[in-house]
Amino acid sequence: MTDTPILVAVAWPYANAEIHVGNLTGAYLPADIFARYHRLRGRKVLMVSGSDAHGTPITLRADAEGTTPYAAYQRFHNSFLDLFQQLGLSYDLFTSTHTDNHFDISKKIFNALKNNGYLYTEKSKQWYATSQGRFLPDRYVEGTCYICGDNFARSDQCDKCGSLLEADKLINPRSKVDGSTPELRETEHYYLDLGKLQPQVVGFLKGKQEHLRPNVLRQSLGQMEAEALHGRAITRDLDWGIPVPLEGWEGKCLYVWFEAVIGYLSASVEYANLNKLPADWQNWWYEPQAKSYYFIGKDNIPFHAVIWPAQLIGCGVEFSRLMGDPPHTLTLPFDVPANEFMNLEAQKISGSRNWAVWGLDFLSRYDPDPLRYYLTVNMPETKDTDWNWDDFYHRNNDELVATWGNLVNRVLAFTYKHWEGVLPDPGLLRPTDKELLAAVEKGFETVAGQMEAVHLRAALGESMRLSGEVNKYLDTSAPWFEIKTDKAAAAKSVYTAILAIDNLKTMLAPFIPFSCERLHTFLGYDAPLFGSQSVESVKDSLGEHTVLRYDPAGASGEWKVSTLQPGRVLRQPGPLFKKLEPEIVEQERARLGKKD
RNA sequence: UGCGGGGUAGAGCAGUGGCAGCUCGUCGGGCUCAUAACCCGGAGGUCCCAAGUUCGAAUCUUGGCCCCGCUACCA
Repeated sequence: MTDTPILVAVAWPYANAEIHVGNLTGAYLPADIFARYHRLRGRKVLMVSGSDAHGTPITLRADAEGTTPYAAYQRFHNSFLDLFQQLGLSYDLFTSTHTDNHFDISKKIFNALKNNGYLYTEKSKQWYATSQGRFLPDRYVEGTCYICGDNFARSDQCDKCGSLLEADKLINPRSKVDGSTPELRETEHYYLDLGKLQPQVVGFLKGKQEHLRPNVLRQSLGQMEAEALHGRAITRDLDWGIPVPLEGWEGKCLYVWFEAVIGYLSASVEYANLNKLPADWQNWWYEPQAKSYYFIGKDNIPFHAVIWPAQLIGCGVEFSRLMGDPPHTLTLPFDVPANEFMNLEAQKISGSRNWAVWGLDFLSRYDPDPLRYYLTVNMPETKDTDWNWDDFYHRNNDELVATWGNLVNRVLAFTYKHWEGVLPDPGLLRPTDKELLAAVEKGFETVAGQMEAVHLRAALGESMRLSGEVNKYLDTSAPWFEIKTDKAAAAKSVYTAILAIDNLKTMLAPFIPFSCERLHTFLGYDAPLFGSQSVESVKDSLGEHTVLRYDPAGASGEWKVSTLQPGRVLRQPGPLFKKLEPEIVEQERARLGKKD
């Protein structure tokens, strides 16, 4: 199955806020680990995402800052690229929804659905702010609840008494943006006919009950069994976004939930074009054997397990026709490994209260691999987890440094010192040596099994357990004792341990790539395990957008048993990780909840 | 009010019918190559409570208590 194309589709961050550890562990990091693993397996991997640039929140933020939506989105977009590069999130392409290409593909999807009869129009009343000359989403309009009299009810529901409200009965409505009085105006929108698509979506999900996670099934199939799908509006009265591609619909845009998910497809197309292989994207979208994995947070499950499949199903072969290609349906999601949420010190992460650990801020004080390690052992794969600074401190010092980092350091330092930096010839290996190597090599199957099932915590746990096995082996063979009486025996021990470490390096590389690359050089390799990341600028009629890319050229990592030979010249080793001081726990906790 | 998740050793978790496990911490021992790291052993649990099903339940059923999240154009 080496040739199975793997699409790693990653949630699109909304360009309205910085990225915190909950976002990272929820979707971006597991996607990267999964993509790196498959690259080591030699599979044709495409990992794509981008900034979600459109929507009312961004226009309002821009207004508040006296800038344009374009500038507001670009600021966050560029900070995302900075973070992803520093953390080694190896997107083959991280782009944006504000591109000619994405506009074009989105319009084609819209037209494909329309041509196939899955769109309809309907009129409704929406709040209109005369002061700003634009429509406002319900959550930006508040007033007095006509049921309980609370003064701060949203126009669609009252948080005080919990009632769902009818917008036109709200007393003294006012805009949350500027306090002005909005009015209800009739407007017309396009709807996606989910009711008509439901049988096909149910069929799609039922075929995947075996491997979809329970949380995903619950919020998709389970939800549909409880309540049938109804049409959803896919356009909005907005000017910042993708214009509805029809005459007479000026001033209306495709709504973000409809448009942003199309980014997985459009980013694939952009990737192919940037590489001057314009048909390359079809490997992941037209080929039946391709597998696509959508890494998202639990808040996104209905969009990816129900609505996006409905959009793809609804396109039929019409999208390929609009692209000028032979008839093809589009590849449906193979898996949607959605994670739950990560809390922070037992409280929900909240950007507005600054109750968060921000990615870039963290990396200004710590290295990326400790973050990747902690976020993986603590990944909310089956339920909510908690970021706890004391726990971070201990996991770093007592697990990452003590078990794995120390193993590498003790073996390499000892070998480098006593054999002049050359891997000694072990001669014939002893039974205990062979047993240790066999145990570690088995990891290429067991760890792979966990990876394929997207059980990343378990995969990392197994790799770390094997590191412990090597430590035990060393304690028994005790090369530091052997070398005093029988240097040949000591050579067998260190050779065995170094081969084991070289194997573990491969298994751990998807999780902690930076330190594994470094270890890779200590072991005398010249070509890196992975390729390189770079940022470049792309110009089109909408302006300019920066993209993050991954270039696999030069990558030499392979998911296979080490073939290090005796006589190999090693490089001067050093500690892979830093021990943390206990003081950081209180220092970091003191930062929480403070605004600077 | 409704829906969902959860209550297992000091902490964090795994475990969905068959002698209660893992990591960290703790106590004792070993080693000294290594970032006082590594290895071995011990202590420590009424598996929230109650009733029930069963030869047998942490694991299934029912009732109760407690904690958390969500309740939908906050993508």
